[in-house]
Amino acid sequence: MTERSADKIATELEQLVFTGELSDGDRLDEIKLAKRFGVSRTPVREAIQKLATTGLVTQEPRRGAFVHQPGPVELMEMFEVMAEFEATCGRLAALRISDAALAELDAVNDRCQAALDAENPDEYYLENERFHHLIYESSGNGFLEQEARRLHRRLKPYRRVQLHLRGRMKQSMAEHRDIVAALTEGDADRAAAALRGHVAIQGEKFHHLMANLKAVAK
Amino acid sequence: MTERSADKIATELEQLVFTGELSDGDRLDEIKLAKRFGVSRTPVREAIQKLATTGLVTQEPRRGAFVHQPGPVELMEMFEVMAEFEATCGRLAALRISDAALAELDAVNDRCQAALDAENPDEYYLENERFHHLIYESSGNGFLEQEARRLHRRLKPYRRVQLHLRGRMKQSMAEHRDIVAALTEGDADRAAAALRGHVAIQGEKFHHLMANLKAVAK
DNA sequence: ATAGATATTCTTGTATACAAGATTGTTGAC
DNA sequence: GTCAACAATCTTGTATACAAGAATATCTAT
Repeated sequence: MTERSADKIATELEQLVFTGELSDGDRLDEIKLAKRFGVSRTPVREAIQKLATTGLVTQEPRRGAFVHQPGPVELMEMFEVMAEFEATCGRLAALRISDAALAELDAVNDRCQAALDAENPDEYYLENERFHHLIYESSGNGFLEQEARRLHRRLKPYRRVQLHLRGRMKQSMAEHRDIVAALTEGDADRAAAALRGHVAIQGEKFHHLMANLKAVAK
Repeated sequence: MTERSADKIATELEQLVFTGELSDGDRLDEIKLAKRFGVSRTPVREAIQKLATTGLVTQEPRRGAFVHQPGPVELMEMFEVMAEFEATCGRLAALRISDAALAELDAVNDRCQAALDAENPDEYYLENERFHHLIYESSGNGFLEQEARRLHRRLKPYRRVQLHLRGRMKQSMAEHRDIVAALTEGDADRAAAALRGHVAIQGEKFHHLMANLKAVAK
């Protein structure tokens, strides 16, 4: 596998943002980062520009790049769009999904159930991700699949925290079963609605989480 | 306005692709392009990487960047997603749009009608673009608006050609009126369906166009 | 003459050097 | 003491230099 160091640095910078070492508004100093990663400014710049296109950082000409953590409003907007992406995938998948993919979805859900029984959120998260990617793929629209994956990835850190909310895993599991049922029946509208709700509720949960955090912080 | 030359080069490269000077599969030679634009390789590289994130070119490590013109299948996929974006904007806008925006939509449509009467596709195209951007904006979801604009822009060259098809402008006009009516009534489902159809038909028209071109070429 | 191995050239990826605008600190006037 | 103007410094943006892998041409053996 040939990888450009710029790409590696991009993912490492992502991690720094996710772990909170770099937080909202921080300036990304090319020289400091270059020293830190033991490379020159060039790949660091390329990495920063790549992150800028994903929205993780914003660039101001001649001033630099700054970490951009979405606030509550922007996050809700993103979850709203994610819900629509998934709904669309679901509607198309209901018409186009293969038996093999349906079987795979069932298998994934069984592993989700096992993770739930074992009270293992990390494992649940992993299988949950596989579940959604399978649905994107089953939409039969490669472009849609890519776009959905992109946003899914962007929302990853925000989706992850709320799996630890009491009762969320169980509820999520039930929604998964319902989604597969709709897909199996080929009911496009129901599949779309189920997926929209499944994702939208994540946005709402996150909103509550944020509100609580703020209340505590005061 | 401070603009980085890399950004200017990115848009110039886009133009080269749109005009056909650079076509599918062509390799983007950094040195040649640098000479052509009278700059060094650095800003050219940055421009190429920016285009890579939009999908206009694909990059292969250590091999270079190649122009990627979507084929018929990929184009249909993109129009399908665009249709969903617009449908979502419409559904949300039906609930959130302001009276001022509604009035503006009517005004834009009147100008569209004038362009139609004058048989001026370029003017129609301009106002049509404004029409759609107004709806994105009226969705009340800034993130959705940005994503919709992005894809809209990407599809621009393909959407433009088919306005010249006989009768398309008139049909499009009628659809516009229907969309505004649905928005005015606050009928979310109808607005969504109308917009989905309005965009999806563009994809279909384009498909026919492609098929005809191929038939002629033989 | 053709196929394979090797050498050469070319292109990308990275490091360094230079240019220009932005930020910050200092000095001086009021 | 405060504000403004200017200077020094710092950071980004661009150009150039170097390193390494890929493509191509050449040479040899059969």
